[in-house]
Parts: sequence; structure tokens; C-alpha cells
Amino acid sequence: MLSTLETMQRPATPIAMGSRPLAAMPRSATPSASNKGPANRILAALPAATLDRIAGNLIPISLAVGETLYEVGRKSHHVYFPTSAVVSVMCDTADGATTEVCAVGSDGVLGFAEVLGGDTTVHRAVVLRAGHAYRLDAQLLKRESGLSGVLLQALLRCSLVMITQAAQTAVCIRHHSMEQQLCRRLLQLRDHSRSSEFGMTHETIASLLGVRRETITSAAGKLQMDGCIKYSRGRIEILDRCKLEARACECYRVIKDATVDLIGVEAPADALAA
Amino acid sequence: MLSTLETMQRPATPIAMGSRPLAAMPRSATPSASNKGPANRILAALPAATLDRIAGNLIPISLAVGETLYEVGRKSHHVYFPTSAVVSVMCDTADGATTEVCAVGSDGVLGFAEVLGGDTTVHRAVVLRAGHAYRLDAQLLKRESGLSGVLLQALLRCSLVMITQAAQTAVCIRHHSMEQQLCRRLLQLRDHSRSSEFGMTHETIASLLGVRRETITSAAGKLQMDGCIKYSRGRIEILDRCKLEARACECYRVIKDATVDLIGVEAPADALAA
DNA sequence: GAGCCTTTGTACGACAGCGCACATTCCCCC
DNA sequence: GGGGGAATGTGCGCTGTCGTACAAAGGCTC
Repeated sequence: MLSTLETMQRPATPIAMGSRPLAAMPRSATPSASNKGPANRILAALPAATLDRIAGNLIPISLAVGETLYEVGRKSHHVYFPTSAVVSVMCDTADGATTEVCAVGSDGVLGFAEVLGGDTTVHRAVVLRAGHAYRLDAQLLKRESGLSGVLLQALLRCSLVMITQAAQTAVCIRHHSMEQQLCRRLLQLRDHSRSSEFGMTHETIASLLGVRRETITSAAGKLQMDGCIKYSRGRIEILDRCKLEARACECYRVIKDATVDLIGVEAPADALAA
Repeated sequence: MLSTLETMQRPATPIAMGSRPLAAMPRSATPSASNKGPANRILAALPAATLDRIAGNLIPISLAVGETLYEVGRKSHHVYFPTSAVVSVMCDTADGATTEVCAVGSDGVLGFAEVLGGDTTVHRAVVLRAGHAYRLDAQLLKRESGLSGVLLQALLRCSLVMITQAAQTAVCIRHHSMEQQLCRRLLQLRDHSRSSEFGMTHETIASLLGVRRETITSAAGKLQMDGCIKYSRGRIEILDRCKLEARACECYRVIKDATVDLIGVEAPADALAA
């Protein structure tokens, strides 16, 4: 779990496309929260008895940038609990345009829609930041969740976070300027990477926000001019987090607060660092 | 449950504001699906044993247009199962702009975020179409859901529908034209009202879509010109459903299909009528 | 160290919505 | 049946984003 940002740079394509098969991760780590790396918070919050029952089936895997966890209209047979990886949930239009509706990291779960037996997945989940995750068989989770209300409650909690993110994304797109949206997304990227620098081209950010690359270049240019950020060739560094937050819309806070409220507190260092 | 559209017309204000206290509904109907009116599908789908346990606490209430079921940042102590009423879940910006992120009718539940103990509600739920609903004490539901996984699964299902709606709303706002968005929303309104006519001013529609009244007037004007709809003084009639669907973006279908997939089939007459 | 590819910068016309300001028309009520 | 208020129609300049096209610059490879 040492993957720093250096290992994730420069996806060959923006996350709009790309779907390589999952690479199984050889070494088996325990899913308990006591690990050094950032464990998945949902798993960590489960009572020991529940966790024990599924622990044996949690397969640690490694995710590369651009990998697709599940595709629109196709049934996924797995549920994913990211630890260090971050996954974007994308929503597409009929003519190929895309927008990220929410991002899931170690504070969430992916693919649990299948557990309920819905036939189609409307969204696409693409790895945004390389890292690790635990994979669980959907059928197994389905059986277990019938027995353990705690598990269902955890899933419900996650889904509420996703509702909040998606809803806030909608208002944000409607009412806030591109610069505000960019600031928000940069802050979220920072929070997920736990470092003030991360690899990401204008092109990739554009495909997250569902706008043109040039629009991002223009907005990012202003932010750099004002000393909020610094970037070059697929590498962005946040110089002044406060300034960035001041320029962002409130959506950043709304989403963050709701997540903390439902899932749990952020790492303390995170809330302070620039 | 006779409230036709005649009784809901002309809210004093667009749904952007307004919060009157709830009016208790005197007559007590059984929540079972065997009633003549449209029962709540979530309740109807519960196994008899589960339903029996909460039936005594389901209080039938009547909802008027513009009533606020829950407000941002305030804790609601009730969960609502609409039968004939339709409720908009609105998301606001700091400077007062609003957008509807999803709409809930007899195929959904409102306010279940509280059940999980989240402290803040990020959204606002406003009655869009007058009608009836069942109200349930949140604490009671919390207790019951600890016991009944079926109940939790039902809530999770509903939350997935909401995710789909909110996510699709986001892409739709980003990538589709106002005319497309208007068509989509009109079709959804029609589906919820089970009649091709419904009371709604341009102003109200504008506040749902988060745009100016004039923008709606202009887009609606084109639709009327082409014989898709007919409107006058807060009353809109859909003349040609097919034409409307052809002009709408795919978002309408995506949301509808996902809802049917997760919650259940629509009333058969509904899928056909013009 | 030359070439190539990726990333970023820039320009310009098109156009959809916004904000504002009125005009008009219809319905309801006195 | 006349007034008043709500609902709708319309115009105009402004701004932000799109679409397209091309230029410049940085890093990697041979």
C-alpha cells in the first residue's frame, strides 16, 4: 500500500474510456483497520462478528488508473471496498458525453446496486486514482446482508452519501461557475489523495467535470495566476488551500460535511494541512 | 383519495419557498395495496408480517402543494410514504438558487436519511402535487429496521432510485438543452399525475429545473407551436406524448427504466396512454 | 540532441441562458 | 363589468461555454 502519486500518473486516455481486466493482487492483507495503510472505513466500522464472516472472502486487489469496475447495463458480480484507490462514478449521455456524479474512496463502497437484484447499472465506475481495494462477491454479500442488518445499514449510509454527492453535483453544474466547480473538484481530489499534489491533466479534469479541456485550461490558468495552484504537464499542486476553498462554491463543504456526518470523521491531519 | 388535479392548482408561491405545518388527515385508510387509490408501492411490497408490525403507526396525512416535509439542516422526525402526493427533493445553493434533484411519488419514501442517524439533511422536500401519504415515526422505523432486513432493503432500493435520478439530473443539466430537459420533466410530471393534464405554471417548472421563468416560456412556446403540448394559465396538457418523448433526451427513459427495475412495474395503462 | 508526442496556450465566431424591463392577456373577485 | 393580480410574451445587451483550429512548450526516446 505504498502507492504514492508517482505511480499513478498520466493515464493513457482520459477516464472517459478504457477498460482493462482487473489485476489480482498477490499479497493478502487483513481488512482490519489496524493496518498501516488507509483501510476501508465501511469495513472498519463493521462489528467484528460481521466482519469475520466475510473477511475470508474479501480479496485484496490492485486497481490501475482507467480500469472500469462496472459498465452501464452490464451486471457486475462484485462489490468493491476501496482502501487507497479512488473510483469515479460516471454518468454518460446517449451521444457519449460524460460527467462524474460522485467519487468513492476509502469511505465508500461500489457496486452494491447489484446486491438488490436490480438488472441494470446506470453508471460506470472508473478508477481515478490507482491503489488498492477489497473485492467481494456480490452474491455472498447478498446472503450476508440478509442476515446482518448492520451490513445493510452500512450500504444505506453509503448510498446516502452518494445521493448527496450526485444531488450537489447537479445544483453545482446548474448554478455555479466553472471556476467554482474546478475549485471544488480540486479540493476533493486533494482530500482523496491526502497530499497537496497529484497527477492529473487538464484533459482528465475536463472529462470529470464534463466540459472541454480548453475550459479547464482557462479556469486553471486564473487559479495559477492567483497563486492558488501550480501545475505542469499532468501534475497539479495546491499551493493555497484556503484561497481555493474561498473561491470554491459551498458544494465542497456540503459534500464533505455530509460524508463526515454519515461515514465518520476524516483523518485529523487532513482537515488542517494546506 | 379523490384529489384530482383540480384541487391542486396554483400554489401561491413557486415551490422555491413556503412551509406550512402538516395537516393531519382525519379518515384512516388501511395501507394495504387493496385500496382503490394508488397505494405506496414500497409499503405494498413489504411482507405481511413486516407491514403488520408498522401498520398501526402509519398515519395517513394529506399534503398540500408547497408544504415542506423537511428542511435543510433540520432534523425531521418522520418518514413519508406518498400514495397520491408527489414530493420534490430540492437542493439549494448558498445564494438561494434551487434545483430539483429528484421527485418521489407512490414509488418511493422520503426522509429515511434520519433513520440512520445522520445529523443534517442536505435537501429540502416540498410537495409538488397535492395528495395523500402515510407518515411514520422515524425512531419507530429505526427500531423496526434493525429487526427487519426487508425494510432496510426496501429503503436501500429507494435510495438507489434517488441516486439514479440525481445522477441523471446532473448529466442532463450539463449536456442537454433546456428544451430537452423540459420535455423530460413534463413526461415525468405526466407519469406522476397519471393524467395528461396537470396544473403547473411556467414559474413553478422553472424553479424545478433551476432556470428563469422566461427560459421556460420560450421553450414551452416552441413545444406548443409544434403541437406537443397545450398550456394556459397554470394548466398544461400533453397532446402528443410520443412527439414529446422524441424531443426529450434519453434521461427520461433512463430514470424510468431504472425505477421500474428497482421498484416494480408501472401501472400498465400508464405505459400506453398518450 | 533531434524528433515526436503529449500537454498546455490562445483566438474567434456561434449561441444558449441570464438579468432586466415591460407589454399583454386572462381570470377572479368585488 | 371593471379593477387587480397572476401568468405569459417579448426584446436586448451581457456573459460564459462550445466548437474548431492551430501554436507553443515540455518531456521522453532513440
